[in-house]
Formats: sequence, structure tokens, C-alpha cells
Amino acid sequence: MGITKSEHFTDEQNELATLAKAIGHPARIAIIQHLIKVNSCVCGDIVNELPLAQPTVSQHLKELKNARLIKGNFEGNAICYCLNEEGFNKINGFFEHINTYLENKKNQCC
Amino acid sequence: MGITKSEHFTDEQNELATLAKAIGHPARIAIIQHLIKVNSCVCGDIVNELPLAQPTVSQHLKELKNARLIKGNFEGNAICYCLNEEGFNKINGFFEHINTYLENKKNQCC
DNA sequence: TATTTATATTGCAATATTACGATACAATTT
DNA sequence: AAATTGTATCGTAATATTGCAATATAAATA
Repeated sequence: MGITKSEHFTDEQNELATLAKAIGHPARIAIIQHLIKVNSCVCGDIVNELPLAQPTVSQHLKELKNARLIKGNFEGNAICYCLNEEGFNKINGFFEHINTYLENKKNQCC
Repeated sequence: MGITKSEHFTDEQNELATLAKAIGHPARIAIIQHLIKVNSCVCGDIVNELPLAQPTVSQHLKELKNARLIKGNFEGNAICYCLNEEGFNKINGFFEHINTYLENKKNQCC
């Protein structure tokens, strides 16, 4: 039905899913990559970097902000964006867990 | 429009987004966690583990399979599922990159 | 071969996401 | 204050996702 039955899953599962979902769009991947590349707060040129209209980019930034994957501070009439460790630390833990499991995996039935 | 303009982004960006999107649902997080927990090929009890109907679980498994995050082999009339390193290695690289960046980040303007 | 067991597919309804034009808002500059 | 610049929100259309009943398929077993 397009409606996720989140009430049937744990908070942990819902939180990880929300983070992964927020990352799961090429425009938002591009935003993250750009913030890493320039290694500084980016004051608004993200719209010019992406092949999307300004309201669309604003919406993507909002989703990343809600997921705590980026932070935005006002600087005059512009906004300074950079990565937010909070969200990334959370999901990094999950991937490190998987990585460790895959490296030590004994069962090779598949 | 609900239609992602994937043609405007790089293959890398689209691939990472597809992987993150596949992970971005609590049912699929639960499947991944279960496969890690039991540390063996799971022949079909995934349906019993999840609070969803069999066709829905089958659909989630299909999406994880398409994203190369799990593998499934026939074993008699059942199927043996386990994690697929292919997809995880790809997205792990991305997160390690981010992690390294965040650890070394000098710019603390946000 | 008929039945059982395990999984996939189809079809559909409900909801969510994506995109953008139009517009609003807020700070800066003239 | 008016104009400019940067960003957010609203409204809406198009498409995607989620979920499941019904059904199909495929292998094992009786």
C-alpha cells in the first residue's frame, strides 16, 4: 500500500532504514560527495552543482537535514551546509557490524 | 513526479543510491540482521520472522537480491539465503570514505 | 500421480516520493 | 524603503513503493 508498517519493527530498525532511505537518492549522494569534496561549509552553491531546480534541491537538503546527515547554519542570508556526524556515526556502526561479520563468516554455503 | 532523474547523475551515484535505497526499509534491515544473527543459510523461515505476509516478504527479498545484498540458492524446494558481499563491499567503501573524512575533518564551522 | 510444502508472480488499492512553477520569506544591499 | 539575493514552502502532477489476496510454479513426498 506504500505505507510502511513501521510499528511492527524495532526503533533501531526504523532508524537505520530512515537513514539509508535518506541516502538512497542520487541527488542526495551527489550532495554528500560535494560536501566532502570541497571540505568546507558550502554556502548555497549546491543548487548550481545539481541538475535540478532550486525547490527540488531544497527538498533534498531538508530530507538530509531531518535524517541528521547534514547540518545547516544561517550565515547572513545564505546557509552554510556540512556533514553531520550524528547520522553517519549511527549508520556507520551498522555497516561496520556487517563488514566484521562478512570478514569472519565461516559459513560458505552460498 | 516520483521519477528520479537518474540520467543526470553518474553511474557511481546511481549505484550507491540504489544500494542505500534497497537497505532503506525496516523489513529489509530486519532481514539483513536476521541473516547475520543466525550465521547460516536461512531456508525460508524469514517469512515467519517478519510481521508481513509471504508475498510481501518475497518482494523484499527480491529487491535485496537485485541490489546484490543477498544471494539465494535453491536447496530442494526451499531456498537458502545469505548475505552477498558484492553489494555490501560497494556501499562499505562509500561509508568508509565518509568516515575517514569525518575523522580527519579540520573545518569545524558547523 | 495427487498432495503437500516453499516460493514467486499478478493485480490492485493505498500511500509515498520526486520534481518544479509559483510564491513567500528573510537578510543584504542599494 | 525598494530592489536584490538566497532559501523555503505550497500546490500539484507524475511516478514509485508497499502490502496483500489470489494464484501460479516448482520440488518433495505420499
